[in-house]
Amino acid sequence: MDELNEMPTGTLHLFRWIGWALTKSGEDWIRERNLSQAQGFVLGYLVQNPGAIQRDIAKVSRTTPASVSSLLQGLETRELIERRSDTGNERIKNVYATAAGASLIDGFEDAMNAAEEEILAPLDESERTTLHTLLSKITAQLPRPTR
Amino acid sequence: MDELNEMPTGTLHLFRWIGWALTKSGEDWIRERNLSQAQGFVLGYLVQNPGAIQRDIAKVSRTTPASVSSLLQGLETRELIERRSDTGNERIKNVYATAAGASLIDGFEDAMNAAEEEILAPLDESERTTLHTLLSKITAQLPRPTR
DNA sequence: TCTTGATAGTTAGAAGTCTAACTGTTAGAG
DNA sequence: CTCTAACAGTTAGACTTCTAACTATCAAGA
Repeated sequence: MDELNEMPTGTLHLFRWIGWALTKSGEDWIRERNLSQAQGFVLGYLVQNPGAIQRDIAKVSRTTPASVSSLLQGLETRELIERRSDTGNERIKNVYATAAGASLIDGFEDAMNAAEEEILAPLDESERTTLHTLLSKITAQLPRPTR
Repeated sequence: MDELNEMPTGTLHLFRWIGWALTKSGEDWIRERNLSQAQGFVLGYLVQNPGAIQRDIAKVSRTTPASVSSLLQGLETRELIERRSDTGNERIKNVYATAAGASLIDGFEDAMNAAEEEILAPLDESERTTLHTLLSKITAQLPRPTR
């Protein structure tokens, strides 16, 4: 549910359209595992950044420490993550995905790659190259996604 | 919060990246009006489809009638929408955006168009044409977004 | 008429997420 | 050493959203 609705005609609309198809795949994949988008994101982040602290998680997921606290509470009771203080610093908690947590989202990347192949199917090799070049030119000017 | 995280390199990743920038604009715009994504979507849909019934709203927003019922309840207490039975059929309720509801999301399209111009800025006219052609070719094979 | 099935929508309860206010810890200045 | 401010995280309460079970209405046939 990303934006309001209209007839897709302009380039912007085409982007939204394709983006919709992409994220729908990811959404469904995550939902099947009984995770919210936010939970899936954080779990993925933790697999790639073991021991991250909650304040940083809040930053990359564009939310508040309070929300992260609640979110982790949910993941913790399901034993998908664990929190402990590695450093001597008592007020810092390092968060880790458990084996169960990591394996739950294992395969997401593969699923998304499969979705890509399906979406790009109508284009031949040279068209794909052109597309990639144009998109790179755009993203070069864009802020990097922080989440 | 649309998907997990990785280094954007493939074409798919560039799409997600651009999509991220796009939806972030829309998201922020909607959030400033104290609406959730879902609420913003439904309100927009109602402006364009006055008198829609809840079952249809559920369909286009890919959710359940129960969720729509709750969602509309929230919008109704804020007097952004209203429900009444136009037809003689008592079990069908037609939903309308109020003037306040319509004006709340008025301007969304303009805001998104402004975002488009900014995002496409790095491309010249002929590059934009090429991009548009390629994207059209892709979307021709894609299911239309139902929300 | 009366029953049955399908349809439209609501309610209850659980879980997620947000804001605001809070506790506890650390680092530095004096 | 102690006070204070900044920091990391939690809690409380409101709201949203989900699933499952429910009510109410309509249509159609026996």
